[in-house]
Amino acid sequence: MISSIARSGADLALLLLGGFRVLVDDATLELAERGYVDVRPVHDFAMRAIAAGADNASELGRRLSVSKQAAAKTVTVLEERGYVARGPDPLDARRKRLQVTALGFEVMQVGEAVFDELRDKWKRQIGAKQLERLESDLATLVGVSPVRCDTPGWIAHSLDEAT
Amino acid sequence: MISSIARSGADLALLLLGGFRVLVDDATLELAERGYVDVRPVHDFAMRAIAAGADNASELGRRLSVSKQAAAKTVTVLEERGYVARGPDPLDARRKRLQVTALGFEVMQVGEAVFDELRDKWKRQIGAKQLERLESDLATLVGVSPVRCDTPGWIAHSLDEAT
DNA sequence: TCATCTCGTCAACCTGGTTGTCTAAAGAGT
DNA sequence: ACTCTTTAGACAACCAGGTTGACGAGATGA
Repeated sequence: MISSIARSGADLALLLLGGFRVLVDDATLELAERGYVDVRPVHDFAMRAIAAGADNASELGRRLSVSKQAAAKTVTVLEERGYVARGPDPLDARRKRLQVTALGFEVMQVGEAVFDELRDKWKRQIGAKQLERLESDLATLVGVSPVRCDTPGWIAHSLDEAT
Repeated sequence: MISSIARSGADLALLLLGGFRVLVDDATLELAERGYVDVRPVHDFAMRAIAAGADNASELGRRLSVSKQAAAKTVTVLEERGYVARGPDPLDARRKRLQVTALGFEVMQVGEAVFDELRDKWKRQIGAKQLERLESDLATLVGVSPVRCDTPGWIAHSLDEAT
């Protein structure tokens, strides 16, 4: 009645998800340990987009492929945490110009370092060559994904179960 | 000011996520086209757990690592869709015994097939050997992940942007 | 028999997203 | 210069999926 539980196709998906989770959860944890509590990948993505030129909420929404309202919410928390600053736009009174603060850049740098360390760990486990291969394969498979860092929910919280 | 945007470590994470998304979104889309609208991986995971013996909501929650309340909610929608049936447990009046219906098994089978087709597509793209390698590498890296299919949010909806 | 555990459910709440509506400001076309 | 249309940002209502806390009903062990 249970039939074959083996599902190579779906397992592959699960593997991918698992890999992502491991990386992200570890990174979030590590970041917290280094004093950047409550920073999640989403925030990093958003800051990066802002730094890369998305200097207002609507534009940020567009780049992140979420609604401007959702982007505004993110900006709000980023501002509360002191990672971005919001000021009037001298050229357009409708806009509020966004800027990543020094603290924001700091977090981005640390986050980068943490992720790189994690990647190094993986490199040690399966070998540099193999890891590069994995990355390039994935890249061909996924294609030029438009970053798509709209990752609602669980990316954000969870890691509580850091078993 | 933008500093180096290159982030191999984080990019790796994004790649993993991207792969997962591509797979899951495609599968959900395909499933919908085959007539199974509104079925999401989460549901598949849950049904599988039920079929595998999690025959009551609390147990399902345990297996899926979510609260029994959350599991109960999932069961509710599964029941509404006709994928699982709920009846009294003759041995324990507190319990409501869960059972995957014929339709439920059908969906699981189709889902399995869809995922396998997707995997085949990938196989054609990078070669069977390479794909197997990728899977085994991922498996070592991820470790024996306890399925962990608690994937709130976006896994569920989104695919609207099936660009 | 009584204390304790477990099941299902209800209710309140959180997060992160959505749409819709609204104002104010910018821009385009006449 | 004056409209018409678009856009930014804010607010509200809502949704999905998850959480905790409480509680009654039934199971269970001392």
